[in-house]
Amino acid sequence: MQQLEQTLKTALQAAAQAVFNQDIPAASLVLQPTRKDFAGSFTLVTFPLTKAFGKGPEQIGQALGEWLKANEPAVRGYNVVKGFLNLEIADAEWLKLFTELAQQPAGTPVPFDGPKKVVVEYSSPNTNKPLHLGHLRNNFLGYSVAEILKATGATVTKANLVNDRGIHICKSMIAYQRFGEGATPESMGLKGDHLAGKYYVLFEKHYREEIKQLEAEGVTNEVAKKQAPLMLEAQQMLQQWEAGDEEVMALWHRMNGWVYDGFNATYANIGVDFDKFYYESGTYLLGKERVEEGLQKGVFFKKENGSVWVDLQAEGLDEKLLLRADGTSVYITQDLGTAELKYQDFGYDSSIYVIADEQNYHMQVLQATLKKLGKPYADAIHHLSYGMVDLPSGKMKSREGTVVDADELVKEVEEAAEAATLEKGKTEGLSEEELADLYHTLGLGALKYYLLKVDPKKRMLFNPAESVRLEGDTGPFIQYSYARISKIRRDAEATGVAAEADFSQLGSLHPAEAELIQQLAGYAGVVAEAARALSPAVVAQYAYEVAKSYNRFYTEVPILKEADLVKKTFRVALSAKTADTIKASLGLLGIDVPERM
RNA sequence: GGUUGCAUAGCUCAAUUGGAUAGAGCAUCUGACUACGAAUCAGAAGGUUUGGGGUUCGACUCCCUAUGCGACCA
Repeated sequence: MQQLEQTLKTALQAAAQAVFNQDIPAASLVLQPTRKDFAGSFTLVTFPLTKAFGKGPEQIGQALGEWLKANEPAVRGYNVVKGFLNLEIADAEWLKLFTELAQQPAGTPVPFDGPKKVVVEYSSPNTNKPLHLGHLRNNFLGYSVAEILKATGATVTKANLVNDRGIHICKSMIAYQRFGEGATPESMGLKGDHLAGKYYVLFEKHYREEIKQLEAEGVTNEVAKKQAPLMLEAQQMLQQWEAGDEEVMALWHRMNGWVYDGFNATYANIGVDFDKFYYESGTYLLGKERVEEGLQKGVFFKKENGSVWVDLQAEGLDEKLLLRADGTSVYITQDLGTAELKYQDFGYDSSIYVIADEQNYHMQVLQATLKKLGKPYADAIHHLSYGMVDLPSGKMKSREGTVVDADELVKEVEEAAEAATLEKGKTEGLSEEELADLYHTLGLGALKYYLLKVDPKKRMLFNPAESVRLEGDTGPFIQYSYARISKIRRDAEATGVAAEADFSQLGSLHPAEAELIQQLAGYAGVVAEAARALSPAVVAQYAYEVAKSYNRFYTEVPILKEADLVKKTFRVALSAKTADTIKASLGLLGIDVPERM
């Protein structure tokens, strides 16, 4: 594709030289795919050339088009609409392009001028409650971005920074001590993360009651929040934890162990993985060292009460607390430690943080603070800031019980996929296990595509009914195209249609064939663009467009029913390449493809 | 109060980064299975791109302004 575009650009430069005696830099040639409603495959926008050439845009288009048609074999014809020169490409050129594509093995790195060593940190859950819908967008984004960068040939480490310490964990622990009665995941028949989450909710419930009680006694809300016995206990426990109190540590290990079991089950189920786990409990001390370093360098300062701050007003930010007066750390303390640890471990040239956009300010502060410390990796930090997921009823709030649980949601989409599959009745002969796999593949395909097709930067609305849809602009729509091609491949193989052949005697191409080839050739450019923008949505859209182009091709031209053997073979090969491209694209999104559905 | 993001068809999202007549899906209406798989395809209808101003040959895109919604920082 790049090559074809390059050929056209070079030819256009030659044309400008020959017809107008003008030297034009390749960069000033605006060449783009032609819009569907017009004839042709590539379009040159001629408006920008009018000044230099001293001619009207249409005149320029006509002259350049005429020259290309006469002198450039790749150009079969042209038409000019206003300031747009539409170039029609010769069939031989498409065939050449397809032959090259078909020979390219799957997994060939996509050319991309970007980072070579990348750490993608994503998921990063708190260990006091199970994963929810918001985490799913995070996990799918992080996994996909990592896969996209890998496809450009970069070495990528997927990292998960587990937020395993802090006041919120203590809340679950306090509630368990009080109300747990020795319950375990086994005794309750509950996943460990759900069990811990249960006690977190219990804490919040009783804590609210205590506040109400205090308020009734005439204490202001603000004071009540601080003086409620449960909160005091939780804070005391946090200090005991930092002091290494044996009993507290034992409980902490026990409950976190349950939660990790639960998380690992969920990760395996949704098909995301990690190369490296970091734990806040293992990085906050290093963070404290960095704070000390900053004090010594004089870039941080201490307030009268002993708390440590950094002044970022010159950077357009505020003063920021780095260490509390009592010496306990805050979020950013451990972030300083983790950033350093990751750099020591992997020496990245890009460190991507997949974190919701509510943390935009925090991430700016982190980067500015690392710069103050003079850290070489400060500039490599990149916040992949994604929008929150809203529900039709409004924002998700765990305290109000309006969260959508990840495990339950996955189950629901699988059930929807099962219902639809049974209704279609095309899966005769599949075993129970194969069917379960299929429902999983389809359900997750629907969910992942639904969450990834939206531009990450944008806040999105989660509509439960739409997330399990299997028709139209959905994952299963694309998976269906793949499954249909799989059938063709099986039948072709059974009837002995060769996978490879010489297509030089093919004759003319059907427009749907040319369009499909152009579409397939765009894969590398799409992946590069997705890597640049860190946007799986670019890939999702592409996969959908490929599936649509194929479906059009499928209805318009016969494949296995084609009598001409060369044509038949070519169309089978074109179908196969389409299937491979779909598989690769969806693979970058973490979506599997079924051979049958 | 300060900083910042967003606003496109009834709904959910696109728009090749300043290019053509702003495109898809859902929902609505119409047509195509005795057919290589209809989870599909073909078509109809649906828009003052929140309002107003500006820059440009050309604006959903850039600038100013008003309104609405959100996030963050005291």
